[in-house]
Order: sequence, then C-alpha cells, then structure tokens
Amino acid sequence: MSQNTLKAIRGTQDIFGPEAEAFAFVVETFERVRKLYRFRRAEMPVFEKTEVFARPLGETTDVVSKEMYSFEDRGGESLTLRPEFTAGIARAFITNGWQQHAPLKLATHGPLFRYERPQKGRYRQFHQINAEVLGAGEPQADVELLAMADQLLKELGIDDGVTLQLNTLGDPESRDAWRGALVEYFEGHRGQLSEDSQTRLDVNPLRILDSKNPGDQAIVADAPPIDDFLTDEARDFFRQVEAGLKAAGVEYVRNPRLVRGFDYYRHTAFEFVTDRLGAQGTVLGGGRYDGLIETLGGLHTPSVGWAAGIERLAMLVGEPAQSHADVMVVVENDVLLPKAIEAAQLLRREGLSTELMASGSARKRYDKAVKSGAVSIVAFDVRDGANQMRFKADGSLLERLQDLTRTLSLD
RNA sequence: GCGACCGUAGCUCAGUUGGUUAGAGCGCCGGUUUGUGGUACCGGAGGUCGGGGAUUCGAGCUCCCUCGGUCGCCCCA
Repeated sequence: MSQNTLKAIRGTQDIFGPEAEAFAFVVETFERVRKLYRFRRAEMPVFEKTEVFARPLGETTDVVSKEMYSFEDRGGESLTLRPEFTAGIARAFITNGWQQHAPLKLATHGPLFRYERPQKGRYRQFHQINAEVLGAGEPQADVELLAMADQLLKELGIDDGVTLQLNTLGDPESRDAWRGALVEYFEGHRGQLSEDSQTRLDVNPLRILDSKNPGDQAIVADAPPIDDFLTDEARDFFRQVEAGLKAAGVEYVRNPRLVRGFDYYRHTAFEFVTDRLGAQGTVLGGGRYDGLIETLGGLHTPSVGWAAGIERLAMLVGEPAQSHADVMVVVENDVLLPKAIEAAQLLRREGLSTELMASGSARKRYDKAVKSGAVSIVAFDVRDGANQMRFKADGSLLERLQDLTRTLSLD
C-alpha cells in the first residue's frame, strides 16, 4: 500500500461481502416489519440548516460544538449533515403541514454523520433504521413502537441476549423535581465522584446515572429514583405503557437509571441492550420527545420514536450463508460464447440466478464453476467437432434447464 | 480531545540476540495431468516491510516523529 493510495475518510467504511449481505438483511427485515405495523415510508434530505439539529440540543453542548459535520455552503449558510433522523423529520412535519396526517407513523433509514472517534460499532458515517409516531400523546403509541422493535429483533434472530430496558423521565414537573433531588444528593457526595462526574454534576447531572466508573456506580445505587417524584399523571402514563407491553407480550426490565441527555425528552425512555458488542451495547434506543416540535417552531406535537444502528444489528446477525448461483453457464470453448450468453439470458428471464463463466483458462472454467458452489451447471463445449451443451443438475431442476434451453440452436 | 495495542504480498500471517538476494498458505494468471470433472504437479505476476528521521559497518527488528487501523475513555441526538 503506497503512500499515494487513496484512502477512505476516517470513520467511513466500505461494506462488502457477507457484511453487506447482513446489512441488506437488516434493512429488508425492517421494511417488511414496518409494513406489518403500517408505518409509512419517508425520505428526508441528508443535510439541513444547522439550526434544525442545533436548536433542540442547546447551542453550547459538546454535541453541537464538536460532534456535528457542519460546513458553510457557497451562500455562507451553515449546513449540517444529519446526525440523527428525528430533527429532520420534525422539520419536515412542520414545513409540510403533516399534522393533517396525525397521528403519523413514519419509517425511514439511511446514512447519518457524527464527528467522533471511531470504535466498535461507531462510525462517522453510519446507518440507522428509524421509526416515529408523530402527533400521538397516548401511551399506546409507545407500546406499538416497542412492540414493533421487539418483533424486528426477533425476526432478525438476535433477540437472544438482548434486553429491553425501560424507564420514564416523567413530565417536565416530575423531571425538574427529580433533577433537583439528584443534584442535591450528588452535591453531598461531590468529593467521592470521579472527575468526569463532577463535571457532569455542573453540566448534565442526569448523566451521572450512567457513568461507567465503578466508584460512581456505588454512589448512584443510592440516588433517589424518579418514582419518588412522578406526578399522578406521569405515573399513570407509565403504568399504561407497562400494561400495554404486557398485553402485547413484550418483555422488559425496569431500569430506573436509564436517562436521556436532552431536555425535550418526556416520559418513556427505552433501550434494547446486548452484552455482545463491548462498550457499545445499545442496539436500539428511543423515547418520547413531546417538546421537540415546539422547540423547532411547530405546534405542540407529542411524539415518540426510536432508531437502531444498522451496522450493530448486522454484527449481531452474523454472516449469512453464502449465496450460490442457481445456474453457472460455462463456456469451455469460446466459439460458443454467443450461445452461452443467449442461454444465460433465457435462464435469467425465467427467474434463475445465473452467472456466466467465460474468462481465464478455458480448461479450468468447469472446475471453477463446480468450486463456486453453483446449484447447477450448463456447459458449452465442442467435442469431436460437434457443439454440445451438457448439464450438471438434479431432478426437477435438470428437467427445467433442459426444457428452457430446448429452443436454443447450437449451430 | 485522552489512553492502550497494532501496521510485512490482494487476503491471513511467519520472519531467531540487529546480519547476505524478505518467506509460507490461500487467492490470482499460465502450463501439464485428469476427462462427466471440486484432483495433483510445475511455473509466473505481485513487497521502497505504512511514511520520515536517528543509532549502527549493517535496521522488517532498536529509538523519536508522523500517518493509518483496532479497542476503550469523553460524548452519545
């Protein structure tokens, strides 16, 4: 690899082979399942005005200042490659007046961009599948979204070892009361907290709850739980979500320390977590964001959604069985190449996946065809001065191949 | 932004306390053999050992810098 070799940008990936197959399997499964739940497909721009993503987060956070791919276009406007789907969807909801469709169930997938240091299951350009219910304030929306996620993971065959962790952040009143109590509690233990968590205490105290530092975790264990601060309404909402999940047959565990970093989140927060992906164990996550669309200048529009990293799901799916051609058409004598091309097209039009083996040493082509694992082989060769077509296939496929190629004239 | 580990052929990797012209397997290309066949054998292409500097008579190997990768921390919409 010379120094002049073109290289991909850090954190981007060229997905190919079994990994690409696994990736496609995830997307195809998502598309199938979202239709079962009657989620409608939407396509959004890959970039937006920076404000679309920055405003809901607060201008000063690390996320905005350091982790977005932002740039100026030729008109001097600040644009940003989408780091998530939700904000763009919310913007589209507002600009297109989609409240007329509320409650609106939307599904989409595609590339997202975050300027981060790559590590296992984290890239700068990565891909997510995404589902949202916009304009739905009822806990049933949360339940349906979770049921869909649950079914998706099961249909991907990766539900083993994956746990749905569920929590509520309450309504704003609950949340503020809880935050206040947490700050008070952690202030009392400030000296024992890690350096990172002391910073969090000032910047984003809820985040202390998911600190990875063992010393912090000991302190967190005795922190006041959200349940002590839930209003009657918030408690009732969460109970309805739990009851709905039970009715839907979705298993979960309560994780009272599961939080979200941003203020527009309300009520339900959830993550499907695996222990098989190292530090990046969240495989699908989301929650209710009743405050977001207002923040972007729309009407009050309670909404809930989730997203999942396709790469991470693909890693869990593992390598699918290699796919083999139905038919390998082998040209053992180049004189018969046109006939072989004709045959290959015939077969493809009939829905048989067909590959032409017509390059390299003519003598080795048949062996390569056999080695490729193709289900059947049609070989074109000249023997004793006569053009011939030979088949290697079993039973009904052999009959089908003979039948399909009957009209082919070899001379 | 911080830390640890790793960069040798297209791929996976050997390479001794620093010592001649840097190797293997797989893959690829060609040939022979086989001739209803996944065989065996022979040959070939392909490396400034990530890049630069230093030490040394001599560096793939030691040291420094740099670039890249992996994993973790931070952050996580």
